[in-house]
Amino acid sequence: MGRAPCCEKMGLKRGPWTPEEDRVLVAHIERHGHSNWRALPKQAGLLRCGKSCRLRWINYLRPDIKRGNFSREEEDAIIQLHQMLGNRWSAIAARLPGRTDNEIKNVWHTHLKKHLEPTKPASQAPKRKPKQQQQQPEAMPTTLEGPTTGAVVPVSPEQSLSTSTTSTTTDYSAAASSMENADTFTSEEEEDYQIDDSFWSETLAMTVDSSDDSGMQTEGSTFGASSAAPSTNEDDMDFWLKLFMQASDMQNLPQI
DNA sequence: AATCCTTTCAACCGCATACAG
DNA sequence: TCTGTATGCGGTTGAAAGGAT
Repeated sequence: MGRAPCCEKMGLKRGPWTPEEDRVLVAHIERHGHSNWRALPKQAGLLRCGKSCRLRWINYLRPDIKRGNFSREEEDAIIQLHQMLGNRWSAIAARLPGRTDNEIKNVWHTHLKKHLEPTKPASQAPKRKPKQQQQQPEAMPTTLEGPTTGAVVPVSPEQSLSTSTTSTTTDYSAAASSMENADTFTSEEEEDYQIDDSFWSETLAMTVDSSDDSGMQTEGSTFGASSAAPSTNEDDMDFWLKLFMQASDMQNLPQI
């Protein structure tokens, strides 16, 4: 399989985008769309490779990008979805309107993963306070203000009251314990999260009963074919998400 | 006040996959 | 079917910001 030659480095700019470059890119895409990323920078007069333009648009300039801190609901959704999908950031991002895979990946690695790691001494807690608000790029055109939709995963009303990352000193470790190390959580944690191995085995048994050695792989996309199972990857995810939701209802989980 | 250290996040890199000819 | 190209994706990096000493 031939690999695309990486963007010619000669004369192409790298590094942070300037407000002017952002303006040019946005204006070009608004006028002509982005059917051909490779040709776009040349057409727009940008000294960037198509890949860089695409990334900049997708991760930062798209009109429907939701900026700012992740809400508690979104973080919960990421945690739950990560349990289902693994490091398939784009699949997770598809469930979180306005959020990008890159952003979710960053949040996971810098914020959520820490909470999900086995309980550590308090001295190892992050020392630094989260930023109050993400800075808006000064060049962000007003037309880029997009809809701010909430996380797709429903939560209880009281949970929806907290909306900033700063308020997320919550039960992540408990969630992790219950989901990954079900035998290690405390009774208090147990009350909050009760997803354990039995939960998954029961849940999966509902629909994957006919799968055998065809294998159920951990990343969700290649579960054994059952009669109820979807055929495409996208269907797969919808299917498992719905299943997950239903299972959560059955378990009366506090989240999702 | 200066320096060091940690955290964050935008951007890059390289591989995988889809697709066209 | 094969080959080349474009795009998508996940892992990684490095500069900037800000807290700690």
